[in-house]
Amino acid sequence: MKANSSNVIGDVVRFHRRRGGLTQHELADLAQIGKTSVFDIEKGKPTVRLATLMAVLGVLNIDMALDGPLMAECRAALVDSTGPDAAL
Amino acid sequence: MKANSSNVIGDVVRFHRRRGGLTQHELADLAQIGKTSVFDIEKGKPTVRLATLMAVLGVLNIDMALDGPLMAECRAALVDSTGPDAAL
DNA sequence: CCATGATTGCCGTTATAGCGGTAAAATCCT
DNA sequence: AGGATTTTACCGCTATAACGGCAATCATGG
Repeated sequence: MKANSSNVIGDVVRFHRRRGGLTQHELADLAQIGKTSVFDIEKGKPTVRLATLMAVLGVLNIDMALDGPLMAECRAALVDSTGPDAAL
Repeated sequence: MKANSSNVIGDVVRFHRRRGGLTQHELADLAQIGKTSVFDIEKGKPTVRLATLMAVLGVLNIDMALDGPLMAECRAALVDSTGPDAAL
């Protein structure tokens, strides 16, 4: 699922939150952020901090991933330099 | 490639930047952000703005994606509500 | 229909990300 | 080795993200 277009991230977060039966306030508490931030994320505000978004995704059990034409080569190079057991 | 562990994002960004023959300063100019932000991202600082990271990933032609156990169901629900042509 | 809870939206304050400048370290190239 | 380039690091300043509080709007269901 591509995430850098429109407000896909917000839609995904809202879906997962509701699926878990959480209100925005409850999710905010679990992620240890303010309720406004949850609202902003779901609204698609691009100016949130990565850490804030990560906290929310973590609570909702969502992984963030990177993809692109060079990723295979990139993965090989990074595994080579950081050790085969790196969680890439 | 999982991105929410350690500083994978930073490593991927650095690899792609070097692969494109760019200095941090050049990448910063292309992404229209400060050189310090490029350094922070490559260093794995989790407190960068999502928009800042997105700008860098865009220049380097890297996509961000979300994944998790509910994503199939989520995609179906969102396509249903936003129209089949939504770039999910 | 009315009450209860959830969401959206705005506002003022506070914490901090992003920024350029500068300089020390590291890396590269000849 | 020596000089050039790049990267790392720190320092203020400024812009703004995050925050709680509150009010209004929207759903839910009794």
